[in-house]
Amino acid sequence: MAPKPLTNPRKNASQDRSRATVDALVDATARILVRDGFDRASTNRIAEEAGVSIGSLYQYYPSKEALVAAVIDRHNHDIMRVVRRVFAEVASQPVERAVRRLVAVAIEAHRIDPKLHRVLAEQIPRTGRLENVEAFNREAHALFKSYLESHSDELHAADLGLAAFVCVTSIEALAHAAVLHSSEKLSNKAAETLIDEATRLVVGYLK
Amino acid sequence: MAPKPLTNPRKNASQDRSRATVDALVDATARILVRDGFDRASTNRIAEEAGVSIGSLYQYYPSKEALVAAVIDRHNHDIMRVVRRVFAEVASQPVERAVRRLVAVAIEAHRIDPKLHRVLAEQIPRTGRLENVEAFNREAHALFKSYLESHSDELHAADLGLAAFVCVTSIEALAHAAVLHSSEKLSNKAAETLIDEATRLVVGYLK
DNA sequence: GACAATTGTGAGCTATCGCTCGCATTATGT
DNA sequence: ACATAATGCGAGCGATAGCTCACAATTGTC
Repeated sequence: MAPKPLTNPRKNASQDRSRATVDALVDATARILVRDGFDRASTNRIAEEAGVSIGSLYQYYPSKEALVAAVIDRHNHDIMRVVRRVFAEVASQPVERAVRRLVAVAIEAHRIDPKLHRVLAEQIPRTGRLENVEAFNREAHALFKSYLESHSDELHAADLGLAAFVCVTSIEALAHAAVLHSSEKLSNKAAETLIDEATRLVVGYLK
Repeated sequence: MAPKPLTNPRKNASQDRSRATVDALVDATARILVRDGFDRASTNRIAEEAGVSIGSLYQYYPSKEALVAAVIDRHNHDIMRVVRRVFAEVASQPVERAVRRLVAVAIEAHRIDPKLHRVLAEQIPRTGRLENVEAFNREAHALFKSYLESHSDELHAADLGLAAFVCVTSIEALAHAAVLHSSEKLSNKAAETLIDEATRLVVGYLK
């Protein structure tokens, strides 16, 4: 029974104390990403910002990438909680109404933590262990597809998986572009207009 | 008349020799981006790959970012040459036909140098001097808008700028997602189907 | 209170980064 | 041929990166 040297991260935060350390690290990473950007987010700096020693950092996260991945996971989880709730709400609503609501939520979701969202979208290389961002996308596609399946009588689509891909990709791109372009804040009027347009786009396609 | 010390990049490649050096540097940058990724693309490595000394590199490009920007510019220029040509071709065609052709070209454009395109899309931080990637997008929007303007009788849109934004964003996102997801190569059949769907999406929206 | 896990510490290692500068080589003009 | 400008070179600087390790402090268990 090899005594497993302390090299690899321990990962199990069994005591409250260590749980707090882990949280502090993730919080600090998010704060630094927003304030200083990805390039200037070094592990040393993150540890300092968290009020934690660099050694402790490496007990829980093997790399800067792992830390950033934790931030992304948390952000995506926040978003998906909203998205899941709305899919449940609209499950029994007719297509037009449902799509309008989903589009509105897509925009809303992009505004949960816009500064962080922007950094994640613009600066994080989508490579290595960071590529699992797409798990979030896959869930969105699956949710949309299953909505379409239970409303297939309302629409005339052959391949609902493909239709879901087209809809989700378009909606996401529009929300993304709108939020990123308009610096920081999309006026309510502009948001309304965009919702109208995106809804027309998608509903026209589905029926 | 201060003799302007040799510090800042000279930039003017007046002789053939230096033109070749500059080209070698940009080529090498592209090759390294594709082979090793953005993070491992250091100026030292780029110079070595180009068969040029690090000193010479800094005579023409003040930073790694500048080099990457040159690669992006060249790639975008390649794409826009294709896109401009197609817009000219379809200028007098009816909406359905034109949109179908434009969608096809969007996908085609994403396949000009797919590996490089992927790296640029996934790994390059869109920050600092690298953010001007969007100039290319603006031209695409403008071209599409002016197409819509000269065919406004065929469609019922109030704000053609907005309509162009919606269409270009959607088409771009669909082409992008399709090319990036299917690793390396999109089957012809899948591409055909996608063209059909995207065309329906956009045409349905415009009319 | 004693002893072992668990958790926390930070000086400091090696590697690499972006980049400078003094000098060598090659082209141009006369 | 010579002078001058243009171009090319690369050892090496200071800074910072990611990360390790020997040790200290805290907590849980009996």
